[in-house]
Amino acid sequence: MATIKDVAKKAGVSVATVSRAINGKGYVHEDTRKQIDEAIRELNYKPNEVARSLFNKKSRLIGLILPDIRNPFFPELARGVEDEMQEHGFRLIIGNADEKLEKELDYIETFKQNNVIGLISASTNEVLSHYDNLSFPLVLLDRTSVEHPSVYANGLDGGRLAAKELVSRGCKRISVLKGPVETQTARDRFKGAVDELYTANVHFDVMTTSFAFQEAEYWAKELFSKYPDTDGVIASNDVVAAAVLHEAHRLGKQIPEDLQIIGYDDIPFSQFLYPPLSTIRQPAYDMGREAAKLLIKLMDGKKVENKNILLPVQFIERQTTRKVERDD
Amino acid sequence: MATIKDVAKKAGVSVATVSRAINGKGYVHEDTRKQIDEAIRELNYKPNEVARSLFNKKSRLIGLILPDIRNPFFPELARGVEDEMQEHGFRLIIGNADEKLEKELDYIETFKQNNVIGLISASTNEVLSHYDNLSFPLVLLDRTSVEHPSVYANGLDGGRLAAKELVSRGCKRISVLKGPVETQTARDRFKGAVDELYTANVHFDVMTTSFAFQEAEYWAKELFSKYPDTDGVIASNDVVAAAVLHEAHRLGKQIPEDLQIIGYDDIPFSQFLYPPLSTIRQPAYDMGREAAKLLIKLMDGKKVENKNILLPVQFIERQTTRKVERDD
DNA sequence: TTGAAAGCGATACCAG
DNA sequence: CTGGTATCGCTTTCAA
Repeated sequence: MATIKDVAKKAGVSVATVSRAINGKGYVHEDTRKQIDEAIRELNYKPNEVARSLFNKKSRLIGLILPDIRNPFFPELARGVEDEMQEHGFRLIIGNADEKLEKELDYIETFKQNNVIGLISASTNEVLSHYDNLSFPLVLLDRTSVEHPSVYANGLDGGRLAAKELVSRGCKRISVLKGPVETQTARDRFKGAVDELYTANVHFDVMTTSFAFQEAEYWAKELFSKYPDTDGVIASNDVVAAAVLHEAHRLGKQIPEDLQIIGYDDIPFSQFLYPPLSTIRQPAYDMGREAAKLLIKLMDGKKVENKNILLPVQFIERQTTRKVERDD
Repeated sequence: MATIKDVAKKAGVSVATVSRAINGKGYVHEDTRKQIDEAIRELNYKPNEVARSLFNKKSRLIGLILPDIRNPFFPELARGVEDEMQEHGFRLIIGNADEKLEKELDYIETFKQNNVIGLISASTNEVLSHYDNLSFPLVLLDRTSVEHPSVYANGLDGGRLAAKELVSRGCKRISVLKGPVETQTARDRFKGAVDELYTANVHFDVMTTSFAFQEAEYWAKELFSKYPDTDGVIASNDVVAAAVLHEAHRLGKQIPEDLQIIGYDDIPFSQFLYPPLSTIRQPAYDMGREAAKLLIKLMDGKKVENKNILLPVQFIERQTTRKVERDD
């Protein structure tokens, strides 16, 4: 690997001049610049990011914390973040926290130690105190908080929407599946659903489930054993919805005649389920991109008027809900 | 952030001694060590990885290149790698190459510039020449090559198995869906299927498809428009299989009576499809872990006798294939 | 057993 | 417009 010294020697100038040329700071004579460019090309010189980082106390790395990389919702978020960052010349370190605080802290430490210049976290941990004294800006993703900038989707609407669509399609005994997390958005989501159900005066039961594949099947069985008469399920996410759908088939239920199901997230797979899953869509990719944009503004020290960006959710009608509205 | 200097001052020793104490190299008096430990604790000192990295030309970072983070197979691989690396105190930088050479090169550059000490690549790019002059060890994952160490699954068996199971279940007009990539494992897979089909003297058609969600649906439609009479599909992966299954439903086909489908990979979602997807399982998580183990050995400079680790695949019988074998 | 000092590769101040 | 040099935080001789 060629160093700046090699370039300086080859170009017959000092390292200081090379540095100025590379960074476009300070004066460099046109002719000198050419010599330097030439030398750089010949040596295939690339500045050493580590040395830069040591001096500047800044890398070009961005940290991204995901709760569970196996849940397709999060890679989608990640892609949004990545695409935006890529366009600005930043690189991503993805940390999979596995919904464990310890791993999350580990990654934060790694990020600090590698001089990341910004952090986006979709952590599902209830407490956020470990984000308090960071030396770089932070954006929360898929969650919100008054203390930190954030990009999230409208959970209240989401919950409400899910409930409304089910009620308007004639469900009488609805099961609300709650995720395991206690973030504001999760609470909103739950509140939205419950509020709507109260208002509509429809009977409902609540069950708390995991979000993960490994346990989704267990919860689906549990659901039908506890509430065998349920005729409408508001799932905690699409993964759980898929498991519920699967279990419903196993039990010989007709979907959507006997049972209607609404998922949450709209991951790519949901369209391929049978019947295709009706769900509340969170604009994951856009959320990621927005979070990246916000973080970039913050890193640039720009004034940001709106630090908490709320994105809309949307009911995606497919075929786990009945086609025609009716009031029975 | 406290530096080694602060620790030295607080402990009343020189930075050299602190360094020795931290790294357990050279002599440090027991009492001095205690002082230092004490100071470290009080100051909550963490060595600056960047400075270390600059000096050593080595970080504790491992690069991981994934072709497409949205395809659930790859997060699964990533988890295997991550878990093993985590246990050894290494950290992962995940780069999503998006099946584009340019992005892949970009990440490799980032990895070099950040002094990664090892690289695992699941790249699907046909050429590998950009991996030739690396200053750190490389392990190929989910592909193989004579020049580089690798961990991969048995494609020949996989293809053969898929074909055999379909043939033995009475398929007469099989469609073989080929992935878009030209890696050895992909070729093996295809060859395995075709060989078996030839041997069994069963009619088959071949179609090349993408692996991605976005295009899977298109290919599924294409498949049935080109080969409406097909009664058995060997899909390029589970994502494509899901799309085929979906399209088959749309066309009113009975699965597995009219049409049998075998996927590839066995991603977590496949069990929730309807009917649950029969597929060839690649042990993704284990593959990731093995790759990590192999890389660690390589980084340690250990002699590795077997540089190309082949893992077995397995037919997972679910319900897109018929239950009973029959010969018609 | 310890510490002074050189150096990893780059940046930026300050003189010239 | 250019170059010498201190500096970033840490590791590692080498001498004491």
